Amino acid sequence: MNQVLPDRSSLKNYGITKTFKAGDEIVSEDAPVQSIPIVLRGSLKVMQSDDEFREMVMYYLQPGETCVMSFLAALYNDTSKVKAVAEEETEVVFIPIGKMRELMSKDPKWLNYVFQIYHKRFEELLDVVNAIAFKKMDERLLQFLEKKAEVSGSRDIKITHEQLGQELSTAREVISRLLKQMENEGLVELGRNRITLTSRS
Amino acid sequence: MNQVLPDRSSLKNYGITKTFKAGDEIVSEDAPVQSIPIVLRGSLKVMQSDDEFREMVMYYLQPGETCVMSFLAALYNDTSKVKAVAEEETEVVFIPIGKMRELMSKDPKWLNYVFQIYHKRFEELLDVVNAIAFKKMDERLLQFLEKKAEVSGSRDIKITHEQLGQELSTAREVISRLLKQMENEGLVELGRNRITLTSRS
DNA sequence: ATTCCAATGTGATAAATGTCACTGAGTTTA
DNA sequence: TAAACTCAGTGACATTTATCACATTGGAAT
Repeated sequence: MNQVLPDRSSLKNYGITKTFKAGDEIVSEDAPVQSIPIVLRGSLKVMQSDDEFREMVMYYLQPGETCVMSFLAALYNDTSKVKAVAEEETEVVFIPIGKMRELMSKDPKWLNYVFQIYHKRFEELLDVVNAIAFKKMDERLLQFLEKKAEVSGSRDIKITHEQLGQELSTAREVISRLLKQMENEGLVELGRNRITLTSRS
Repeated sequence: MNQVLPDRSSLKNYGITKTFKAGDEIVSEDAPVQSIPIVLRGSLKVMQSDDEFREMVMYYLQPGETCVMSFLAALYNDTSKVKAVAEEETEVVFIPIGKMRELMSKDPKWLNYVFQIYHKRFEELLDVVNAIAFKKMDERLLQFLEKKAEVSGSRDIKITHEQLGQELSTAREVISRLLKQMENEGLVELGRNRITLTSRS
């Protein structure tokens, strides 16, 4: 899927490259968007938030992927409805929307790239809807940890219960209790700031 | 927004037109998709379902709009992850994906059309996530009824509590109780198979 | 090593929603 | 008109999640 991006090596020529540290906010909610971020290295999480308190992670962006929300917002001079935060040290190139239009019209590969990313994101959004609509928190938590593991490439996840609560939009205590239960079932091992998914999970 | 669709009058020449009755299923879950439905008249609701029991309405399609999920599925030879059901008597033209590709590459207006629909659908999906993640059922119910009213063009909604429960993925009793409460607050008037939104709501 | 603090563990309780059981009202059908 | 059926109203109770209060623990800082 990543290989889809046409001409990845020359990406940096099309826009400005910036490097972010874990926790940095790359795109803010309600901010107007004029250029499209494409992840070169690292990963981002894209989320929606309530009244600035609760939030909800929608999906992750990995190298070669772009934020479709930004893309559409830029295309229609709209503001971003989501925010994006770096999960780890992350390098992002921002391509101006005009350049993007040009690339898409000149090279069908770019168009295809955009459609593929759409496809992926839509499916992920559907999964999120599915999870919060139909599943209970224990299942959602496990699914979420698996996703984190996948994105970070390690089954050893560095995160606090508080943060997990934020990203799943629930209370820390709920996370703590569920994790404890999962530990008893042998699905995870717990440590301070660390959750390790066992092979059984 | 609807006017965006390029050349609406000749749409019928590009594919097969079919008419559906209220409740008919236009696109099924897990069915392979080879042609893109565009609504000519009436309206569809697009939803996701659990294990065939519970379901969840994601958004409505009105005349001139197409199902982006079908579009992406067709583009990548995938199956539909959602199902679409006619809300009322609805006329739909099915355009083969090949024809669609041709139209998009020949006429940038078509491409623009597709992107605009994407934009709209993404925002609606975000609204759904926002609602189920952050809002309580009373607020969701009211919001849902307003949407229904908007789509059908009437503040007099013909539906049973059972159906509402299905579409919001909750129990009938919950709907009944909340509606009763809303009636006491003067937000709605209730009748058998009918809910009327008052001016105050 | 002692202190301090963030992170975690856990009980008690509340709130929202889900489930069950049943009643009754309005419609349709025989 | 009388049955039969669908839809709606409602009490009682279960489950899930949220909230509050406070104890404990592991590491970092001094």
